[in-house]
Amino acid sequence: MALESGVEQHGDEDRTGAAAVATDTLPGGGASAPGEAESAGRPMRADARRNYDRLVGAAKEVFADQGGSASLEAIAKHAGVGVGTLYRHFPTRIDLVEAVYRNDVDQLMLAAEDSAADLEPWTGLVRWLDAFVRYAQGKRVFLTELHEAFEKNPQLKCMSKDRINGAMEMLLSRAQAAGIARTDVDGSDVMELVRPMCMSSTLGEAQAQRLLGIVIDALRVQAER
Amino acid sequence: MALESGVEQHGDEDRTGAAAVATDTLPGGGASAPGEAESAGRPMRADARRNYDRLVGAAKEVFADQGGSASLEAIAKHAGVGVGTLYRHFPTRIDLVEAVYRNDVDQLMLAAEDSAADLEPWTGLVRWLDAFVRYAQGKRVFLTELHEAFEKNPQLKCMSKDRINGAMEMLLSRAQAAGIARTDVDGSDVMELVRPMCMSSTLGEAQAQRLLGIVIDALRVQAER
DNA sequence: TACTATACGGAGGCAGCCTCCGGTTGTCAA
DNA sequence: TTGACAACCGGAGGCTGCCTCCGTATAGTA
Repeated sequence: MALESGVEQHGDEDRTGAAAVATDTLPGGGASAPGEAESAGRPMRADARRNYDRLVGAAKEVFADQGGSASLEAIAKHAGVGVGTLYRHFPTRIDLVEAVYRNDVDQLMLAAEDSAADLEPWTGLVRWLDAFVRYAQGKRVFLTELHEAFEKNPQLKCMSKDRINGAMEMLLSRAQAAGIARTDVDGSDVMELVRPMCMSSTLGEAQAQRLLGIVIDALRVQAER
Repeated sequence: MALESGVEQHGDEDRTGAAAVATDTLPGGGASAPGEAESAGRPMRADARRNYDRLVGAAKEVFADQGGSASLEAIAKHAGVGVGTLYRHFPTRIDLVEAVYRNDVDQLMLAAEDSAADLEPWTGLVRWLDAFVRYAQGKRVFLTELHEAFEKNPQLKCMSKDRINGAMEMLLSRAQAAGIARTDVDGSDVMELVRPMCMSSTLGEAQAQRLLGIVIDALRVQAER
């Protein structure tokens, strides 16, 4: 029955995750919170920053590889760092999960900006949707941990949701303004349409891609006739 | 974002849990799967059956008390049984979680039947709704574990959902037939209405009860005018 | 270059998960 | 009622993962 719905203050469910956007290269990219500010004080020593990034990157890979229950030891080793270092940066397991998730969302946002900057409105939307679904699919092994992170920090959930919805809205309205995407849908509609492709653990990647294609077709103006 | 929605094959979320129905006396009551059949063979030795029931009961209490991450050792001790015994009955932690959940749903079903047999249609509906919400509230500390159980065994989720929806439908239609409940809602509507009271971890029990009262009022025929 | 605040790393304590097996007990047939 | 055996019990102990602690190394600064 219901229980897994989990958290609360948002009527609709979400379906983020936030990973890898296809080629999940390395971290360093855009981890949001830490790095620079470290609570207003000085800017974090270079080696600390480097290890932080390494850890987030390693965590992403190891979680993707072994599932969300991978040991922290394994992650530290994969990052080429001692456990002590891991624990200094991420006092609890969930902190690490949260950092990975944040980083993932950051990358999704970057991808959205890139799409908007470099691509035609329609292509940009399609590319980003594809990246998003791919990302969410990869996050399925990670659901339980993410659930816990959201439980611990409900803000994280809301914030990420808003960010992702914003990106979706931005790309969609560009395509709408260009007269290519139908105008009787908004970002959250698209989210709903895309959700089954993100959440289903029974769906193969190929099938998910096919279904996404169908949804994308449905978003084109021609489909309105 | 979305992720915690978890499983898949059901459009709508569920919100079961399944516990205690107020006075969470002892097990033995109605554990579904095990007991009698034990895979068609003979009927399970009396002591094994007794220990099984004790373990489910103890797990229910300990989980409710310490949260879903309570140690299995603690549960075995609370049941007055060795860990070996626990592991024979429940090879994995999730098996135990599942058994507790099943037992809870069983009790909810029994409560529904009792309500239908002993109480006026309207009173029966109200009582059961109350028990249901109370139960689901108690299950909030347990969400992560339940989520895992559903992930491992999606059938469990569907089945329980159907059972609970069935009970709801049965009690509701009785009240509708008696002309007391409005007829433009069905069981799943009621589930949706009641959901926030079940899921919210920020809601106090008193507030949840008050909100439930409002929903119940809304279900009465008079409210249609 | 010298100094100090920071960061690093990994040994080790602790706890929970699970297995294994000698001893016990319920059940059935005679 | 009794004997025999299959099934069950229990807890010591191995394994693994979480997390802390503190001596050592190093970035940043004057």
